[in-house]
Amino acid sequence: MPQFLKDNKKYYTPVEYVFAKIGGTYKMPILWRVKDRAWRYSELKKSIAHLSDRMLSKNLKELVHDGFIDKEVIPEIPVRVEYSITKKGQEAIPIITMLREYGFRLMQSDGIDDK
Amino acid sequence: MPQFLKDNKKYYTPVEYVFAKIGGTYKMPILWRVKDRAWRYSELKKSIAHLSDRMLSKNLKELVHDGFIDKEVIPEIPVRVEYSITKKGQEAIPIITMLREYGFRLMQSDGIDDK
DNA sequence: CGGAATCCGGAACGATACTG
DNA sequence: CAGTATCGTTCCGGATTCCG
Repeated sequence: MPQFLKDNKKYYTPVEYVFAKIGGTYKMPILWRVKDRAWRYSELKKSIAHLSDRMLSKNLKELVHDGFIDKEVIPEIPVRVEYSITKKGQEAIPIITMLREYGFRLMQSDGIDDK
Repeated sequence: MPQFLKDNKKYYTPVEYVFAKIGGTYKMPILWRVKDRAWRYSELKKSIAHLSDRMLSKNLKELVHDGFIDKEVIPEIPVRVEYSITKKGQEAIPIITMLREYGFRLMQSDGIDDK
């Protein structure tokens, strides 16, 4: 007995819904980068460690589909594609900010090795 | 080149560290329940949908190991085992609260079907 | 009652090669 | 430059069984 239904998928908690939309390894790093200005595909690729074309493409597509970022194709030669944050995406930034701050505190209290 | 090392695992962002510690499908639901009082194993089992013994056992052990909850074995017959939140665990509650609130807002703006 | 151990399938993910 | 297609691999998590 699912608590919530959306696009034929079931979610049992609101937190699960958040993770489905902006969770995973790469979505928050992507949102974090495009929050201030538009980024090109290749910029994101270079900037995020261990991010494959497959995963970048997949995550960008989902973020666009879910309304967190916009995709703009600029018809130059070669073509330039830029990704920028939407209003909906902006609303996720305070969440990511808090998670980052909490993460830093947690790592400090766990005596993390900076490297 | 990892940015952070802890117990021979590498983390690239603080958010990733948070997810490693209290992410996954069940850890936040568990923390959310024990935040106000101690819960028994069987209570948690009944309360959380689709939670198997394997996953509950595994997640409880990790949460105890990472210091978010305490385990108390009360030597009755049959033995009673209770899990309660620690100070470190309490510090995660505002994060979960925020994620829940954001989740509800997100679901509303996405026109979720309550069910 | 409160777990631990084992087995296993499917989805997620990564590497590589290729394309408009 | 910005992806897509294909193929392997990993790994999460479910089912089952057993134990103090």
